[in-house]
Amino acid sequence: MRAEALKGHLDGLLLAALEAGPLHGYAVKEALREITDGRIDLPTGTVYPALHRLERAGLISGSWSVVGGRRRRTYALTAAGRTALGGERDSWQEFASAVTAALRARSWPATS
Amino acid sequence: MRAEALKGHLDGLLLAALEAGPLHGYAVKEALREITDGRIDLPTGTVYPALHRLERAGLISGSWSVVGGRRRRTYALTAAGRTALGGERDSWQEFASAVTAALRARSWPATS
DNA sequence: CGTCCCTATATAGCAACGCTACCTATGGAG
DNA sequence: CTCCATAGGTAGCGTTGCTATATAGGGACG
Repeated sequence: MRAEALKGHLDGLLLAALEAGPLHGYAVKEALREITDGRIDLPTGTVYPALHRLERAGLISGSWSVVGGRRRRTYALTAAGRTALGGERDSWQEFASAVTAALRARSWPATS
Repeated sequence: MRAEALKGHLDGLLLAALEAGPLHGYAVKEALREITDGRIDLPTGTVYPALHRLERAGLISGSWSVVGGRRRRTYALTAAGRTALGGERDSWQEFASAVTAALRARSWPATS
């Protein structure tokens, strides 16, 4: 998977990962990797800043806890986040169908 | 369609538009708009620099002509461009299926 | 005991990308 | 004569995800 392919679609994936219930950052990364059969394996330097961004935007809310001596920041979807997730799903559908149509097109308008 | 959604996928669309035959820049933009029912309507400030980039990369080759008093730069796929288009199609498939799977998932691994 | 790996979080700096805003220019419609 | 569609172009910007690096606890292995 090309590195920059994700641009603009990461937020939706993170929100989706939190839809079923709160997770901490590392668990989000792992969940995403598992659900996509390893196709989306985000570096931690991508996950954490993105989660911070989503929290600043009010789409998720985080809280610290300590489990087994390790500190964790667990995130949960906010109401706004749930709404945003719906929007991400819609816009992904629209985007994906458009790109698929364009890439698949055999006959293009001969506008030249 | 969110503005930044295209990031990393534009090249494939432009290459695909040229697959059926050479087009000039403005025609590429129009063809893309028509084939996607207006869902992908690129600003010219996106199209032209992208075509220059593809030309520099050797994926398309351009040539000037004059039609009706207006100068045009017509682009054609190179062999490398045709190969690249195949790669773009493959990586799009992989990417799209991964994102769709993640966004659709109802039950996420409870790795927390 | 030392080393390594997995878990867990974080940040600085970078490069790429597409967009906005602007500019030039021709030809046709009103 | 003005406006719009066509046709091409660039400078500068903001966002975004990645790389590289740092910290730290716990467990496995020798």
